[in-house]
Amino acid sequence: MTGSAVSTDTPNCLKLSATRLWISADLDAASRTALERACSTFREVSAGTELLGSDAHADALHVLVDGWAVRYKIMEQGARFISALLVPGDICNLDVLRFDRGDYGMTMVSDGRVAVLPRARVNALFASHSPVAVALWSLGLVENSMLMERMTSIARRSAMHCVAHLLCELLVRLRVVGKAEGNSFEFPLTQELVADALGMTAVHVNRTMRSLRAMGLVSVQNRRVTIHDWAGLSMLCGFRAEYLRLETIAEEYVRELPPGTASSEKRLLRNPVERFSIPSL
Amino acid sequence: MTGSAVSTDTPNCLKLSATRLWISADLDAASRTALERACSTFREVSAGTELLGSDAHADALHVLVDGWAVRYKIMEQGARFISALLVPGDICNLDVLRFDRGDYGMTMVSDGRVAVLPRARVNALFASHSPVAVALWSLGLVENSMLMERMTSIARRSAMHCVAHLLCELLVRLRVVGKAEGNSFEFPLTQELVADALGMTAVHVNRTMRSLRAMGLVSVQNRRVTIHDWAGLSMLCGFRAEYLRLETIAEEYVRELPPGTASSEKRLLRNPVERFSIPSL
DNA sequence: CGCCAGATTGACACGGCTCAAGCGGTGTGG
DNA sequence: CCACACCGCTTGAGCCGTGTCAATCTGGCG
Repeated sequence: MTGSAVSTDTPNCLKLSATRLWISADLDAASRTALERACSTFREVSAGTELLGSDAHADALHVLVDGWAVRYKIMEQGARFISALLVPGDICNLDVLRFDRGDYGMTMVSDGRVAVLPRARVNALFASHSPVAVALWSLGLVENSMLMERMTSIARRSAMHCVAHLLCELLVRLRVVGKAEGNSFEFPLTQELVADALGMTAVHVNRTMRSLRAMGLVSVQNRRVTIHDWAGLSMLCGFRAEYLRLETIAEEYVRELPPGTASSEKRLLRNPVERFSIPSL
Repeated sequence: MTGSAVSTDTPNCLKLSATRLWISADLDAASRTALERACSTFREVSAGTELLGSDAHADALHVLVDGWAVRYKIMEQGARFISALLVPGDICNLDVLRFDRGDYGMTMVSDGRVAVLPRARVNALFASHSPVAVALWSLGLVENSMLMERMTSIARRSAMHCVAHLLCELLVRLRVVGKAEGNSFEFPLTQELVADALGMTAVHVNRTMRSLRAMGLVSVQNRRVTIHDWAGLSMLCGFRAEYLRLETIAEEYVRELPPGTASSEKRLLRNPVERFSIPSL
């Protein structure tokens, strides 16, 4: 298939318990239910589908339910850089809530499904269930933290450490949303995409992966990554999960994480109390 | 001087009209006044002052009023990376509103002054003047956009284009807050700091600056950068100001920007209407 | 005057890029 | 069912941008 289809039937609303949206920790039961109900319009999207054209007007929040997507920029000389890797449970374009267009494009990397929430619908949700707004605000800050970490990685880590770090991050993120089986997960990215996400070339990603393989740390087969030695891999690249702000995730979803990635004593600030208004459209 | 002093006297509150906080466009007159009043506690900080220790508990929002600061991470092997350059008018640690600690440190690069707003005070402000909360939310998204752009720069631009791009960005940002005189501005960063912000080495920053100088594009004297050929410099590195989201800045402050940096037709979504609660502490 | 941090420059090494060829799986049309 | 095309993976050879190391220079300051 090449296009996309709109469906509102089975399931007729997003089950957070199934996709385990990252925002969980901020949400009381009522808000969670309301959010699930709001996510009732889905688009089945095939690999390669452009979710959002570069610089295009946007007016709906997209939540990735299934499949992987990338957020990218194309530079003058044609070079591409992938500024975000999106996996199930991620919100694709948080900035749509405040700005009417972004300066990036978004494409599906694999077949998948997105929930589409028109801005008006999100605003209504904010009005009736304020914790949802707070949660989305928090999510923006989490994204911020993740961007800083990847930038640090690109700027200061060697290619091998950089790739290793990415794999560590993905394992943790995918485990949270239940998309990993043990230390292994489906991995639809081509080496070229990895290169564009880490500021490298596909050729060098290839050589780097070979080294990691040779060291017995990871293996890749059939679009599936397996981390054979989590301790070794995370030690190698100095992976520390703090920046993922796992404290934003409701405890019931933070199970079976790789060792050393507990959210420790960091606190999420919550318990909404005061009221303030938010912008509509 | 080596420490810092608390002063609440002249001026006894922050004049937005003087520092031109980026958040202006979101704020009505009443909110703006309230925000100014809330910024009544200042710290005079000297160059080198640690505003926030790495991984330290934080509970106050800091607004940089005068001077430059950097947000940094130190990696295992001792390498440093500067994840943000902060100039007057910037908010230093937006994430303090949602998390109780960050994974970065913050240091003053020059002597300066910061306004300190305890979390409780910010929350009270949110309660009484909701547009302030919306403005801070927007600011977080702007920061996001800036991070993506710099990451793109580090990942895909050559050293020279990268440095050029940084200088372009700084000119625009400093003009907005009235800290540039024409195409020239004070520049307290050492070449080592620039290197740490762009993922390079100090030596190479030096060589790169020499090239830019040799091309007649910029010059540096007495800790002051002058851009002699804005068109040439911005063309060279493909600088486009969209990512700075200048539409978040009240129009009265967006004057005298370098050519080509108008905020064009992009809209900021505003007019707060609905209400939702926000977290305290 | 001596000291020191930062800027500058040179010589050299190396990680990662470029170019190019070959390989394997998979989908497709004859 | 085969032949072919295509895409992504793999590997090699050589180059170049950037890092490393180290020395010198400069201006500010006690």
